[in-house]
Amino acid sequence: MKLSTRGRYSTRLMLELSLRYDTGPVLLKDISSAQDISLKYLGQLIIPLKVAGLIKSTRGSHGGYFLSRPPEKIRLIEILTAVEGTLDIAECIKSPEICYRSKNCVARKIWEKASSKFYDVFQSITLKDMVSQQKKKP
Amino acid sequence: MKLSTRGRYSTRLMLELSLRYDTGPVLLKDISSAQDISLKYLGQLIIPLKVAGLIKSTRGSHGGYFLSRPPEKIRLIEILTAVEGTLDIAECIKSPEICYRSKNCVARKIWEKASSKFYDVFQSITLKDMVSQQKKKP
DNA sequence: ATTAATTCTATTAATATAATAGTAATAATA
DNA sequence: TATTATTACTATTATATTAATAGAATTAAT
Repeated sequence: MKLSTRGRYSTRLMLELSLRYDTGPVLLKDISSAQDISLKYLGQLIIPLKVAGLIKSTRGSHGGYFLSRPPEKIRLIEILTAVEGTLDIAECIKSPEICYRSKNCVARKIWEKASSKFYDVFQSITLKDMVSQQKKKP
Repeated sequence: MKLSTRGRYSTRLMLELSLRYDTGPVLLKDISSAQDISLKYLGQLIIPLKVAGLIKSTRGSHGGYFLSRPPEKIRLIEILTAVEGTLDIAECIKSPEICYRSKNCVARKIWEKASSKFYDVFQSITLKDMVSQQKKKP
């Protein structure tokens, strides 16, 4: 039950953008070297974040990426759902029709409960929280 | 961030054993048809549950499987960790050495927090709870 | 025009999951 | 002791997903 690198890298990507918030557009190249993640791979991960409206970009020379809202207005849940689609731990939660047992399935109820706890955790954390915590430690 | 079928099927397997607790050894074949899971696949899943001491078995004719403790003494967390190994959502939680960033990584702290919520949920549920819930609905 | 960046699309590599199949070992019983 | 019904073990295959690489196209500034 691992979070994929997609989710983890995207979070670090967004953290990096937060650390450099209001310093102008940030180069993907710089995020890549600061976070030690392949430039090309970042190039893919960043698309859904743009689509979700979490970041904006300008192309060409002097271009780059920047948050479309301040870090305190962006929650981790938004980042993760943008790149992962959902945080449900079982398919049947959102799509009960995939299993004929769904209607009376005790297990399903439990997967639902666990998933919702997950949402709570990620809902409760903003990028600003992450920045603050980062700045505490040198 | 899905729970694998391993985890989901094993839970249903154990639920089935709970429903038939103290009716003598249960045939894997019966679990298979009651839960609609491949007999052969169940045969694999059940091994780690035995290794973890959650169930016992007798071989040969009139053999089968049975819980080694009553359903109220078995928690979901035990089942899931038996078959999944761990519920940590990132590798670096248990093995910080795999990433040089671990020591000061803010993201890692968050994955840790989320994982621990997960443990809480699954720790709080016993097989008896599942049986009770099942019996409520016809 | 040139340069430096994002964007798009395709491909490959690696890994993990899910499932199937066949054989061996064991225990009861007729 | 032969037969039957079961678990236990081992190997293989199929499928899907994840992770990553590569290259060309587009855009904006100078």
